[in-house]
Amino acid sequence: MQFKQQEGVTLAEVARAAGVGESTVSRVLRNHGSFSGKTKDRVMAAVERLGYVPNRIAGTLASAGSRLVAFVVPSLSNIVFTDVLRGASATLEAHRHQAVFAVTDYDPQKEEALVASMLAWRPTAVMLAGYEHTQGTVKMLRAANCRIVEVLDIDGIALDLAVGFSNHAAGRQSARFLLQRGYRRIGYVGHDLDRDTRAGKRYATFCQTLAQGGAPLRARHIHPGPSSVENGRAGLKLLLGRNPDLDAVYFSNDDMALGGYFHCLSHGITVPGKLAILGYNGLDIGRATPQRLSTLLTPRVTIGQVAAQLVVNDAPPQVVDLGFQLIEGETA
Amino acid sequence: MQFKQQEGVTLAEVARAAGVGESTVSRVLRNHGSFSGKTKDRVMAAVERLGYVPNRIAGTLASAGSRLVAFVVPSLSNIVFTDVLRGASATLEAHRHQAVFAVTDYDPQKEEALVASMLAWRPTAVMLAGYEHTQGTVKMLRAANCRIVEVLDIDGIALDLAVGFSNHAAGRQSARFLLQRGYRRIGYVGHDLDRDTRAGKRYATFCQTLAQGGAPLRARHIHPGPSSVENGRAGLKLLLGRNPDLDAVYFSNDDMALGGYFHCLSHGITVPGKLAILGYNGLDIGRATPQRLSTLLTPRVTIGQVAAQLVVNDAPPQVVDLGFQLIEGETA
DNA sequence: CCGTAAATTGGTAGCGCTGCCAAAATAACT
DNA sequence: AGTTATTTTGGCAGCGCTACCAATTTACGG
Repeated sequence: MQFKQQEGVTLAEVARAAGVGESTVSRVLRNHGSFSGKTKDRVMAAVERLGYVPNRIAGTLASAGSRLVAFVVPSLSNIVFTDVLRGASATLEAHRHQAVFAVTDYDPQKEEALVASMLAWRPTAVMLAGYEHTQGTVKMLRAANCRIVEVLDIDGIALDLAVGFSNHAAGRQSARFLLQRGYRRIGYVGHDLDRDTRAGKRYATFCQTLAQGGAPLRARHIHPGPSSVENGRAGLKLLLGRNPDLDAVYFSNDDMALGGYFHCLSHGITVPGKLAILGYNGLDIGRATPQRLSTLLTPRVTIGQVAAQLVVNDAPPQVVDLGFQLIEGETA
Repeated sequence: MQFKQQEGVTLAEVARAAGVGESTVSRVLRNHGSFSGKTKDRVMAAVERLGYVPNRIAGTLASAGSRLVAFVVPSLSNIVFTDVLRGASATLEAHRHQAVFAVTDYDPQKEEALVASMLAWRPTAVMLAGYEHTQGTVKMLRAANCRIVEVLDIDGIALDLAVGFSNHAAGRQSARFLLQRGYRRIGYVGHDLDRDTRAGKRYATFCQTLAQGGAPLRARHIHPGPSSVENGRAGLKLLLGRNPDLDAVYFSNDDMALGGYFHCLSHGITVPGKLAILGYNGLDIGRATPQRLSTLLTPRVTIGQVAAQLVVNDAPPQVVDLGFQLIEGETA
């Protein structure tokens, strides 16, 4: 006995089955307004019996908020973004909101298109990575009647809400750390900085700070393609091939840094004696490697949580700096 | 001059501004039905001028499909699920569908609740991990007028569509591989098997196959908490503490295996001479470690792609076995 | 230049639900 | 019992859009 119902039970059918008015059913289901206990039981029984599932599409159209939060992220391969999603997800679920997402591949044009199609769902809020958006994106977002949250970066002017930390400060502190430890022949291995503008910001202040400290960047290698352990390994190999005398290398993130570390392990390069390695992100894995990775821990999950919290509370526009934490591991 | 419009321009306003009927605007915007080039220009101009963004909520209510695909995944920390999302995401976007997701934390009850709230959006399809669902979940799904896709597992009876591979077969092949390489004192380090039922299936056939091969599992350690590199490292340490004579260890996945590998590197345990290590998943990082990790590569991204493809094509119910590939690395 | 086929249009009835308001039922007081 | 508060109800008009159908315009052939 496995009959499929036509298309879905409607609230009107439930009302008829329970012998009450439509608005009564609506009130009971949303637990809003007043109704007697007896009525509630009748309605719930009918709901149960018919297997009624409310239609939020209709509900949203009739009322106000969609309780939908849109995430437009550059990538799902980069743990940074999935961590933010993860942090936000729990909070949103607790407040009966739903998360919708789309992936831009670090392409601002695609971001614009995706924001447009997200806005078509009249979301409560749109979460974006960072500040670099096309004019079209900004215009649409401004015109839309929804909250805007820019996450993971606070070096710029926020449209509405911003939750993250300063990538400029991150680059600066990383440089200071290496200088303070006495490294003077410093190199950099990174991935595509034009697309990952946040990594670009870190790189910029990193270089600047080194120069101010009297030990300007000796060499760098930007590896084509996305950040990955393999690219980090290949990148360091190439860099050292050209500049064997470096005493420290800063990587665009921990994935890249781990690759570099593995290269050293494989080639008998003593870390940090012969070469120091500094990453960025504070991935868990860096705490389990033979030597704990020196890196900068970023509060990715917390950023998601705070962002979601601000949205569900409809907080006033503000910028929240969650900072980061230097982890003095054993590789630098 | 930054005035926010009240609440959003409607199609009716666009029609008025363009001096045409509402249905004409609708046709032009959806590029459906016929209209003259001149009309199209007038409409598009008005759309542009007013900054009109169609309301999909209303559109969906009036027409049929929501073009929403719901993902109900156990976790966002486990790369397995984000990879599936990633694979599906691109295909869905190309077909103008949107992805909505929710996280169950491996809790079937929570899954049921989340499926219910997802169905409220009348999605085109719901994607779930594996076959283990509550009766309530199955009942709702069956009654709902949407496609159901169970991913990452095909060891069971599919509700509708299923895309993945056999975890039983994966466990079996892993055991055969170790036996064939001559290992006889085999151990296992895993994480919570009750929650991650797919890992449980692999473990079951792994043990069974070992026993059939005359070298039953010597010892095992189930580490509390989720799978992670750190837990893998700690897990192996504990296991070896009790069973120092093992010659190979199978891990519940690559994260755990990497942890084990790092433990060996740190303690001078020769791999695979003294101890062989076999993982599962085929993470990229395993190809960049000093020794390439022996593991089973699973087609996670492809699973997402195929699943999405089946949904957008409204394919008939079927089970797609995408298999897996044994990677004979350097650790076993 | 007219009749007929084909291409364009506009009007309008819902889609399923919520918000508002008035009606009905009940409770709380003189 | 007679009123006046208070709590419960039901009816119905939209929310913004699409599907359907009828009306209008344009194209085509003789």
